[in-house]
Amino acid sequence: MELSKTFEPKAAEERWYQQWIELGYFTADPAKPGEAFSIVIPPPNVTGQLHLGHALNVTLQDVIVRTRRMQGRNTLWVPGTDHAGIATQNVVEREIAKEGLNRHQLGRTAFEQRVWKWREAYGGRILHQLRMLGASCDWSREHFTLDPDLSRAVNEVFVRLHRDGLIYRDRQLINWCPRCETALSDLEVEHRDTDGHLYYIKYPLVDGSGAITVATTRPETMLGDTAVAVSPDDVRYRAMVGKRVRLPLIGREIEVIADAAVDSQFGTGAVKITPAHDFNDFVMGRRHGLAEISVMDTRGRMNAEAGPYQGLSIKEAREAVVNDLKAQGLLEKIEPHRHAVGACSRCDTTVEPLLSFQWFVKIAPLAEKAIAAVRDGRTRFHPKFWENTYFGWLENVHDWCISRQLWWGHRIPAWRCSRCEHFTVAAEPPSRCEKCEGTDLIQEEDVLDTWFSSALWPFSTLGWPNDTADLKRYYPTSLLITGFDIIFFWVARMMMMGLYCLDDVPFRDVYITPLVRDQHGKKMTKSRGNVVDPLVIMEDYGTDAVRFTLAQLAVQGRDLILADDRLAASKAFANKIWNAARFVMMNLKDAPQPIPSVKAERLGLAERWILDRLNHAVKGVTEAIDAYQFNVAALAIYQFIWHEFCDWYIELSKEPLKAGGESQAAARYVLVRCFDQLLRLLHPFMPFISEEIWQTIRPYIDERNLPAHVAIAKFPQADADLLSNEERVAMDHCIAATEAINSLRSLLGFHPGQQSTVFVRPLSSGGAGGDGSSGGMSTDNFAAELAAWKPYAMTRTKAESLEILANGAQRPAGMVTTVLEWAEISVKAAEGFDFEKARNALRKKLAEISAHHEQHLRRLSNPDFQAKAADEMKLQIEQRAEELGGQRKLLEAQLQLLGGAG
RNA sequence: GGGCGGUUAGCUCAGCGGUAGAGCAUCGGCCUUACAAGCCGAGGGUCGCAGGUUCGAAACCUGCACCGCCCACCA
Repeated sequence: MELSKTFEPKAAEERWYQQWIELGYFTADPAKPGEAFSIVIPPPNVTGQLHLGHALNVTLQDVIVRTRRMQGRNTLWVPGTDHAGIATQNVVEREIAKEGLNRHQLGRTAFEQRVWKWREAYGGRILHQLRMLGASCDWSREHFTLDPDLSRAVNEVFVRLHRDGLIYRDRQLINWCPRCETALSDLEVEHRDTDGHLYYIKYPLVDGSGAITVATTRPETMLGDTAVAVSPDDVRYRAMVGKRVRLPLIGREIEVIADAAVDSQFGTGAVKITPAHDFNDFVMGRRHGLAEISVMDTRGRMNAEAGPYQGLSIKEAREAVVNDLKAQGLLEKIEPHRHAVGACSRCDTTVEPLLSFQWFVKIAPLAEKAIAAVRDGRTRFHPKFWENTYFGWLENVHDWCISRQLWWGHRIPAWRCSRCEHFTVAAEPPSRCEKCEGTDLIQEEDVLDTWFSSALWPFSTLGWPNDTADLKRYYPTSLLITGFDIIFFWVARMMMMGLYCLDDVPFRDVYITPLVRDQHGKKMTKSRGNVVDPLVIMEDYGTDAVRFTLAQLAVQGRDLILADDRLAASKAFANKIWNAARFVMMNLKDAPQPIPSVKAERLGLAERWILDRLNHAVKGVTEAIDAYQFNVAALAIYQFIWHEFCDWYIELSKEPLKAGGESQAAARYVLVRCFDQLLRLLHPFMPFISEEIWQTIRPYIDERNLPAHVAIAKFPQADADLLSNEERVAMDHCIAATEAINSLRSLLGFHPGQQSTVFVRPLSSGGAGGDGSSGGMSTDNFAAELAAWKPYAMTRTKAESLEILANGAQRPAGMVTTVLEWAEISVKAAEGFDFEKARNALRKKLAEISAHHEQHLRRLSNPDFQAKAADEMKLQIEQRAEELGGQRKLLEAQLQLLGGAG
C-alpha cells in the first residue's frame, strides 16, 4: 500500500468517524464484560456554538474514553444537551423581538412552541461540532434535559425532596431581574464594583428633639423604610433608641431600633432599614418583626406604596427623591462611594432584591453529605486545590431558590388549590387537593432553575428513577471533566443530588480543566473580539493537531494559552508521523502480509533498544493518563515518536533494511511493531491520523484477532525489559558518541558529505586515565593511548555511527568518543579553519564539565553527605562523577589535538 | 475583607529535593532519496525578592512584592 505525499486531515476525519459510528464502536453494552468506565458529558447549552472550552473539555474526555476503551474497559460516554432555561428563552425572545413581538403577546403555549422549533433547528449544531472533534460518545444514549424521561426524573426528585421537607415554598427576599422578570439564584448574580454615591439623609424625630442622619447608597428605597437602626453600643444614639422618626416624603412614623449588626464606624452609624429591598435589612426586619413594604413592581418601577413616585423607574425615582429631599433641606451631603452592585448574569441588568413567593431547596442537610464525600475521598478533585473552593462554597451556601418566572423549562410539579390556596406536590397531576379535597387545581406557573435538571444528569441519563441495567452498571460514573466556573452551579449540586437520590457520589474523580486564553494571555470574550473559533483552527491545522495541542497544554492548575506556534508545531508533528509512515511503507511494499515476529535474542542492539524505548513510552503515557496529566502523556508520545523513533531508529534501520537477509527481516518487523504500537498509543490524542496510517500498516501486523480499526485495538502494555543495563548504557553511549561526533564536525565546519576520521576507544582497552579519574593527560600518554584506539570514519549518518560502535567496541559497554586526526585538521586549516574559535568553544565546554565534575567530587568527599545520603544516591553521584571525569579528560585531549593544551 | 492560583530562556510553558528542560523564535551549516512542515549543530536563564530548613533548594517552610481569579449583606 502507498501513502500519498501529504496527509489530508479533512478526508480522514470524515471517513473514519463515520465508520466507527456505523460499526457501533462507541455504543456501550452493560451486558458485556469488562470493568465499567463511564463518563457523562457536561451538556452544552442547546443555544451553544462550539468554543475552545468545549474543544478542550471534549478532547480530554475523549483521550481518556478512547484509552479506557482500548484497554478493554466497558466504556460509556453519555452525550447530550441542556435546555438552558433562561439563556435559551432570551435567545428566542430576541428572535421574536425582530418580528416586533414579545413573549406575552405570543402567549405561553405559542412561545414554547417557538422555542421547541428553534431547538429543532439549532439544537443539533453543537453536537455535530462535537462529532467533528472526534468525540467517541455513545450517540444512541443522547439526552436532552427536557426529554420526557429526564423530566420524569426531575418531578420524582422534586416530590421526594418536598416529601422530606427539603423543598419548601416561602415569601422571601430574592434576587430579581427586572428585565427577565424572574427570580435568580445567588449564583446568577454577578457583583461588580461600581462608582456610586453615599447619600446622607436627615430623618426628623417625631418629638421634635432633632433628627437622626442615615447614610445610604439607595435613597429611593427609603420610601419603604420601616425602621432606623443603630448599634446598641453606640453612645451617640443611646438616647434615641425607642424614639420615633418621621420618614421624609412619605410621612410614616418609624422606630429607631438597636441591632448588633450595625457598624457604628460606617457612615453616621445609623442605618435606614428597608426589609423589602435589602438582604441585610430583610434579616434584621424579621428579627425585629418589622413591616416589609415593597415599593417596586416586578419590572423595576415604583408601585403604589411609593406614593407620588409611583410609575417612575428606579433611576427616575432616585433623582426625584434626592431633589425633593434637597428642597426640604433634609439632604445633608452626598459623598462618592464605590460599592458592589449585582447584575443579572444573563442580561447584565441591575438585579433588585424582591419580596415574593418562591420555591427553595433547603441546602444544609444536602451540603453536609456533599462535603463529607469529598473529605473522605469518595470523590477526588484534580487538581486537588479546587476542593477548597468546593468546601468554601458548600459551607456557607444559603438555600437555593429554584423557581423561575420563565416559560422554558420544567414546570414545577405543584398544583394550587383555588379553594384553600394549598399546593399539592405530585409527580403526576393530582385530581384533588390533598388538604381540602378541592378539585379546582392549577399547576404552578413557574419553572425550575435550569441547574435543577442538570444536577440529576449523571443518573437521569442512565434511566433513574427506574432501576435500569445502565444505572447498575455505570453509576457512579468514573470521571467528570468540566470547567471551574461551574463547580458551584453544577458539580456541587450533582454531588448533593447524587448522594440524596442514590446514596452514592455521582463520580469518583473530578478533573477541572484550565481556562483557555488567547495568545496574549487574555480571557476570550465576545466584547474583546478575541474569541477563537475551534472549527476554524481545525480547518487550518487539522483536528488532530488541535486536539494534540490542547492536550499538550492541559497542565493541571494553570490557565492554558493557545498560541498559533503551538498549533503549527502539532501540525508539523502530524506531518512527521505521516512521513515516518511513508518510510515504513516504502520498505514494506514487497511484503503485503503479516511480518512474522522475531525473537528478542535475534534482534540487533538498535532493534531491542527502540523496543525498550517504546516500553518506556508506554509506561510514561499510561501513568500520565491515569494521573490526568495530559500534558505529560502528550509530551511522552511526542518525544518517543519524534526524537527516538524517527531521529534514531529510522536512521539506524536504514543499513539493515538495505542489507537484506535476516537483519532486514528483523528491522522490518521492528518497524512494523513499533509503528503499530505507537499509533495505538497516539490514537486517543490524534484519532484520525492514527487510524488513517494504521489502516495501511494493518496487513503487516502479526497479531491474532486483530480488530478492523485502531479505535478498538488493544492499548499497548509495557513488556518485560528487553535490554540489560549494560546494553542500555551502551546505546546511551552510542547516542552520546554520535552527538559528540556531530558536534565536533559542526564545530569544524564539515559538510555532511565529507568524510572525517574518528577514534574509538573501548573502555576495556585500558590505558592511562582509563579509570575515569580526573587530571590532565600528557601528550606522551595520549599518543600511547591513541595507538590503542581504532580509527573510524567520522560518520555522515547515524546508521554508520552505530556500526562504529559495533566494530570499535565489541562489547559496547565502554566509553566511546571521538578525536580528530591531525591530517584532517591540517586540511581544514588550509581551508581557513578557525582554530581559535574551535579551541574557545572546547575550552568553554571543558570549563563547564570541570565545574560539574568538581562539584560531584566535593559532594562525594563531604562527610555529611557520606553519612546521610542514601546508598542509591551515593552510587548515582559516583557514576555521574565518573562519567564527567571521562568527558572532561576527552575534552582535554581534543583541546590538546587542536593545539590548545596547557 | 476572606480564599485560591501564578511569577523559570526573547515568547508560551514543563520540572517541584540531587548536572536548569521543551516547543517556538534567534544564529551557523546542510535539498544526506520518509519528511525543507525537514536534518545537524550553536547561543541564550543569579528559576520574582528576602530570610530559614538541608550535606545539597528552582523545588520544602516563613515573610514580602507584583499579576490573575473566586467568594463576601458594610448600608
